[in-house]
Amino acid sequence: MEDSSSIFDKLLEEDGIFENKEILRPSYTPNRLPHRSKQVNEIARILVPALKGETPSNILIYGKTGTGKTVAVKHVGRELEKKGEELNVDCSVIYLNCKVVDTQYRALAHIARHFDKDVPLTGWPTDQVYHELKDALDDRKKVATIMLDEIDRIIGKSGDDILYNLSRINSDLERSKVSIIGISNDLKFTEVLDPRIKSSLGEEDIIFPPYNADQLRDILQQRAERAIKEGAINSEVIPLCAAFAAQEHGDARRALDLLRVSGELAEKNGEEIRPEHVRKAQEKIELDRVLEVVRTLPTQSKVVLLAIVKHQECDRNTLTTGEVYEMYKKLARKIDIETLTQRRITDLISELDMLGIINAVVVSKGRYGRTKEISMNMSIDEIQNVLLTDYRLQNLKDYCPSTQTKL
DNA sequence: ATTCCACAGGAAGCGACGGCCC
DNA sequence: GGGCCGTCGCTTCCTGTGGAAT
Repeated sequence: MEDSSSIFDKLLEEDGIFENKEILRPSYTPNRLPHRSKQVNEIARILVPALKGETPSNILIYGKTGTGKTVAVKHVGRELEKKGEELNVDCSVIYLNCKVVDTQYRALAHIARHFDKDVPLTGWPTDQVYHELKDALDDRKKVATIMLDEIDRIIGKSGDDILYNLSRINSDLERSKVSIIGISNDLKFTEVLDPRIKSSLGEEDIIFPPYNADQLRDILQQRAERAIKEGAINSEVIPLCAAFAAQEHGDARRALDLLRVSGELAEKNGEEIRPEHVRKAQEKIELDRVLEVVRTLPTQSKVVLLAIVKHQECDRNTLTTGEVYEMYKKLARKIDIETLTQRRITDLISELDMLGIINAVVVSKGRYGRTKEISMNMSIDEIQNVLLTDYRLQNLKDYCPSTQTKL
């Protein structure tokens, strides 16, 4: 066993630049939330009745990704539970993410389990879970605050029922009270909501605006102080991360990712974090995002993309829809899948463009027609590698367009 | 000024599929 | 289990168009 411990010892001893990398993860909840005191106080004001054993109003929270909604809500929840203990009032806070817990059954079961009820993952009728939950809530006086994050992910999917059931649970309870906090990325999602649910859920609205570059800088500064060792970071790095993220709709998550990835890159080279690491991190994050999208593309789109890649490989001028289509047809025939029409391929190319994988611009070449000019600025090799991991495209691995001439 | 290329992209409709309701 | 409906991926048919070539 000494062998295995020694290899880790060596790695542990290496002088990294992080004091505590966890602090830079988006899931970390800091104790102080810069530039969100207004929203935090607002939430706290609404939840105060819980500490007196009364029912707080339900809240709907809106804001784009990375505007601090989740973190603010969790922070207030933690404080509420703490204060409740002090005052000897039972304030339970349950957080659940509707993207993960995405059906009524799972949501109710999740909440019931929070109160130590034994609910199986599947099998019971939803009714029974509901009653189990009701009993759990009512066994002694308490105020429960249920936080439904990414609530827009379940509405439309029978998720309306969860909201409906949760909002009416108060009338079934004798001792306890429930309040709901809904968190949404989508500002328009209430439009499709049942008006009854809408009015009961949206008793109070809170909006989280995007951060600007200065605010992002403060956030990064605060976290960096504890996450990164002193002197391991160049003074230009944080403003640069903030500026990049501010361009991207003020997403704090993006800003933190940038800083963390910059740090990882710098650490690997045994250097302090400098602006060039940030630029590299920006590229890396973008590349990772694109590769992930490519991996999960439908087969036809993959073939279209591969057609573009193969073309670009030997002749890296921009190409036209017609050229892509010809190449696509060859590839599709080779691996024996359905060959779609050019009209459809036009749409698939537009989709790839919108996903930011390729660039497609309509241009007129006068006499020689009007077409899309298609080009790629991403790493062709890496994209090709990902495409070829799809077993359906394996046979195209060594396919070379230049050796192909007939028809 | 006109022509005409090589497509873009809208409209309509079709078949397959999944969910829902009786 | 069967009928109904909405959605998705796709085809067919179509009209529209910027600008080099004539």
